[in-house]
Amino acid sequence: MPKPKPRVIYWFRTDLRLHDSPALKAALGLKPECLYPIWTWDPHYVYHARVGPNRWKFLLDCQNDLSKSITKLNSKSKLLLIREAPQTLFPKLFKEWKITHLVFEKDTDAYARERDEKVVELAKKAGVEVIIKTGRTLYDPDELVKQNKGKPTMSITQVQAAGAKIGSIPRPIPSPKSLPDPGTTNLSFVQDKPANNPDINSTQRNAEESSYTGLAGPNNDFSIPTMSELGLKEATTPHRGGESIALKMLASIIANEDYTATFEKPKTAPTAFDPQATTLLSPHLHFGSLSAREFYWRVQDVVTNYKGRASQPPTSLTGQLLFRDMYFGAQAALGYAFGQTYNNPHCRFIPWHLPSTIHPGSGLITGEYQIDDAEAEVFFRRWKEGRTGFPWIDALMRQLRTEGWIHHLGRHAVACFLTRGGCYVDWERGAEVFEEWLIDHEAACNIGNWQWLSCTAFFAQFYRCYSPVAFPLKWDKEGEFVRRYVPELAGFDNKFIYEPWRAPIVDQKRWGCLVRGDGTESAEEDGKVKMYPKPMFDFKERRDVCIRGMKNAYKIGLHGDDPKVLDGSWRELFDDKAAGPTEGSKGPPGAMVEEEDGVGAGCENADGHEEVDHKSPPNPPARKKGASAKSDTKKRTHKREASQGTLDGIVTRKKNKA
DNA sequence: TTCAGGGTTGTGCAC
DNA sequence: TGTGCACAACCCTGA
Repeated sequence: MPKPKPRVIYWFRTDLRLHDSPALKAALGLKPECLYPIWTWDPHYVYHARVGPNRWKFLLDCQNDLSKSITKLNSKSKLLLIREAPQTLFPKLFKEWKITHLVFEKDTDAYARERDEKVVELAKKAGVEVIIKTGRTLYDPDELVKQNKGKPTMSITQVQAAGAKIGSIPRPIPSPKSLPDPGTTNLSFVQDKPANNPDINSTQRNAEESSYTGLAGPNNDFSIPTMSELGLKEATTPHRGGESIALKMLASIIANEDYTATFEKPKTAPTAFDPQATTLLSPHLHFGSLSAREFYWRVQDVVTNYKGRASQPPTSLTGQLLFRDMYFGAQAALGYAFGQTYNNPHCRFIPWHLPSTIHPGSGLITGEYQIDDAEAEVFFRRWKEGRTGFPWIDALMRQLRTEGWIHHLGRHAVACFLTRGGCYVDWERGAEVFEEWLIDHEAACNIGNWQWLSCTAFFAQFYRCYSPVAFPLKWDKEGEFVRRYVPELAGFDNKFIYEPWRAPIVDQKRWGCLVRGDGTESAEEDGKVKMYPKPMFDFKERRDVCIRGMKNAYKIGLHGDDPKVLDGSWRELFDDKAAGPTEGSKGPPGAMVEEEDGVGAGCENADGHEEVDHKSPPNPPARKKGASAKSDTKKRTHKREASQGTLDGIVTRKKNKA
């Protein structure tokens, strides 16, 4: 009896493309009788990760574009959106569609690993063969770690050395010319509707989320959900997703040989907009609408043939991709611990303000944080809402919120400002905001960059501090970037554009904007004159406080896995007057602060601060000098459950203590 | 074991 | 307008 022809599911995840897909090539290599291109509507992304409307929009763009491209190759085919968690869906789907093979691209994100392990186990039980290929990064992150003596890749030289041992980066694979038909798409089984608790993304919606109404969608046609079906607020980003756009953008970059071959990241202006100074391909790399290897080799070929002097890694374009691989290698080796200080052997312990709450069972951060200091909470809110009173910082945060993208050096500026160079607030708070707002949010890179900028890992020269005045001045003396994103200040003279509080009142009036208050007052209160807040602190003063705090923490030299960090007794080593929550000699795990009313007490509706609403909620009162940090302690319902990957609420996360 | 040199992307001043 | 250096001082790598 002849062997039946394979019936294959190709499971799309972070590889929303047809070009350069080793996994798709493997699927087609099976010469299947039918190929089902599917996307499982993972409740993690819908409910449990922090995903703002702009990134949602980008994802839906990518899916729609991919689906069209599939249909172009086979009019009977398209991307089949199935509205259920992969962990419950697959066993039923395997049976219903008589599947013989499941093929997908490897994903080393902490959650993705767990999800995929579970799916592989289910496939094995169902007698389905699983094929997994690497294609998301230049190198397989696990292989990179292996060649780095089993350790996380913490520097670019380590990546280059380990990469050299692995061998050359694979050349990209062309897109397929045709695709097999899908088989019958009947779904006779019952949908397991996923739980929507916790629904972290509720703040992203202004209508009911209804994407789980039926396995194949509202019209039973496997359609890609719409923003309104998801109940999401309007997306405001001008940036669009999809493989077609990504390849066009790449082609236009490659066509400019000088730009491609001589690109040096530190020399690109963070103040440039329309057009920006860098490629803006990062969101496409995130969703896989552009292959990193395609990008690498298209650039490398230009560099090889370039007649002039080409730039080199790490500052060159290919160097940027090596940094991406470095962070993937660090994450691959450390798993969930990579995304937090607590229990992370490679992350320096600094007693930042607003520390994360640690789940006592798993040792993982819960997504909630402790307000150890009311002033720090005010700093954090004003930072997030773009009303610090420092125009450079506020312009960046407003660009981030509305457009979902800011230049890499802009990210440096705001990250340094929030952590070691201003507010002394935990880097995990900043990483959460970026996670919510960035359209190119890549867990590994976001976490790694926040650790870099806060000098807790990867980088240690904490005395190199970005000034919110001097740094932008280097790039944009006229303050055009500020005028674009902080229009209240559009009329200000160049001399005061980064320090508007120094302008004489008479000039402020003449230029149509008064510098006063904290940014919560309505602009109309003064007739036609607009208002811009006063700076929330004296930068030089805060910089000195922060550097002293950092110096002290470095001297004490704890890392996230130190027993004193794990049990809270690190306090014995820090002076009560040091920056951060340092009072007393012992406390709960990590940098958490003891709660007056015990675990679980406190503010239930704290998510109100997620809203950028200058009228509400009011800022908490500043802490009186000498008052106990305890008295200000509140538990926030600020959830970030499993934000490092795409965790599904149905599957319980492994304990991280092993 | 020690120590010089380098580390993608600081600031402020002198020349 | 650009370059070089002090500032105060971190870690890691390799000789």
